[in-house]
Amino acid sequence: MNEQLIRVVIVEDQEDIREGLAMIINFSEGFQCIATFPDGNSAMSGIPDLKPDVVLMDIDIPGSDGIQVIFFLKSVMPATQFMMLTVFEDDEKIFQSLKAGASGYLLKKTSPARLLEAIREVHEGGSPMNSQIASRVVNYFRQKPDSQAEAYNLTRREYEILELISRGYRYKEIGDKLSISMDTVRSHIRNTYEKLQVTSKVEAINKVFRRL
Amino acid sequence: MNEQLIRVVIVEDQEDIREGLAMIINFSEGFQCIATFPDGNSAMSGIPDLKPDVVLMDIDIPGSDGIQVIFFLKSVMPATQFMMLTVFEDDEKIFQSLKAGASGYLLKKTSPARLLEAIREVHEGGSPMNSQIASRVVNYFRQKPDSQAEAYNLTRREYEILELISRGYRYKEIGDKLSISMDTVRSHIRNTYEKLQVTSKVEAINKVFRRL
DNA sequence: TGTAAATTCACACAAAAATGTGATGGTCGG
DNA sequence: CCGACCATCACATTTTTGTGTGAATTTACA
Repeated sequence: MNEQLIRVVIVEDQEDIREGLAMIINFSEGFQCIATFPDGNSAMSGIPDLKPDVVLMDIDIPGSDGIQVIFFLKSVMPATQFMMLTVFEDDEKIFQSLKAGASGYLLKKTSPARLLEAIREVHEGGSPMNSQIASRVVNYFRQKPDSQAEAYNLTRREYEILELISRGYRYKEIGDKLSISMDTVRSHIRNTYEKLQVTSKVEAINKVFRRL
Repeated sequence: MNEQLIRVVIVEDQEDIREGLAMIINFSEGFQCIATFPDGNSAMSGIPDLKPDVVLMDIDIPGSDGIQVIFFLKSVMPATQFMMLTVFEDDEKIFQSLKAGASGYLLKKTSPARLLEAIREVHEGGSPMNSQIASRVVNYFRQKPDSQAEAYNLTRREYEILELISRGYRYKEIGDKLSISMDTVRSHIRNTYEKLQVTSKVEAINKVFRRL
């Protein structure tokens, strides 16, 4: 599998960049650029028959934008991996691309060596992206300050225990983890339920943590 | 800023690894390991005063787990960056760490050179992680509500019932709602747990309906 | 300094959930 | 027609959770 040729397709409207990338790929062992497309429409009609391993996709292409093209192509050929290759660095574009089915997200300033490494990674199921972009993605997950807990007047301990509950721990396990008795855990849970006006773990979790 | 010393703290219970990491960091130009802690409690009490730039955190430490330690420390010292350094590679641990405030997520098998690079990246606001882990994170975006269920081979009915569970309903209520007996509900739940390899409602919910 | 809130614990009982071991039909594809 | 799933149901047992009642310490702060 490592020795296999990775068949790449490029979708990019700027001719110089397109040809440059194709050149880099074709001159590198283990990679082959089997086609290039200058716009979204030709890409959508031409790529499915080629069944490439990896598609490098510019976002800002004429016709329909790269994100939509990925969305379409990914549904037609789920085994093919898509990597965005773009100058955009804003959250919106990143998230939309990932949602649409892109696995990797690289900036155009990426070095040829890193590009090839990334193509290999994406082909093997990874999601190459530089750490700045990863940071945007990670931030998206970040828990906002617990206005939730505050709103319900949960104490530190109560919140801490509820948080462990929400991760799937049982009372006994929480007691051990916090070095307190199970009865104490119960006691906190009881007070928490009173404050939240609920009568089970799942309800409590949904009230404090679950945000759809 | 590049020339500044990056002050690092290590939280890791295994002495050999802890000392090894400290050594690597201290012998590298631009890095200084200013302290190490063997468990969560000492870390939570000792780290805030030190105001380190970066904290390397093992997940599986005694006392309280690394994820909670990060959650606490991040709230006390938001400017400090946290990087998980662990052997765990499962979704649960990754998401929980990121949610708690970790920026980077590296596996313990990471090379010293890459580790130092990652420390620098995390210090500069990035989120270093290898592309396999990034892939897990990226996958989150693509998960439509029921692709999860499919992945675990849950049947329609099993998924339907689990969904009601996740909304806080009890077995009896679900039975009434679906006009089947409570024993049938139990039966589906039992099969679901078997497929998901869990033993409680909360665990099952977390596996199938993870929302951060 | 007094008091309210937070944290800790104990014991008992009831309700709900988890687990073990069945069994009966229905459907669908080889 | 058979084996494989699927959905349905029953009954018993154990474990976990929820609730009632009470109380001892520590901490925060007015």
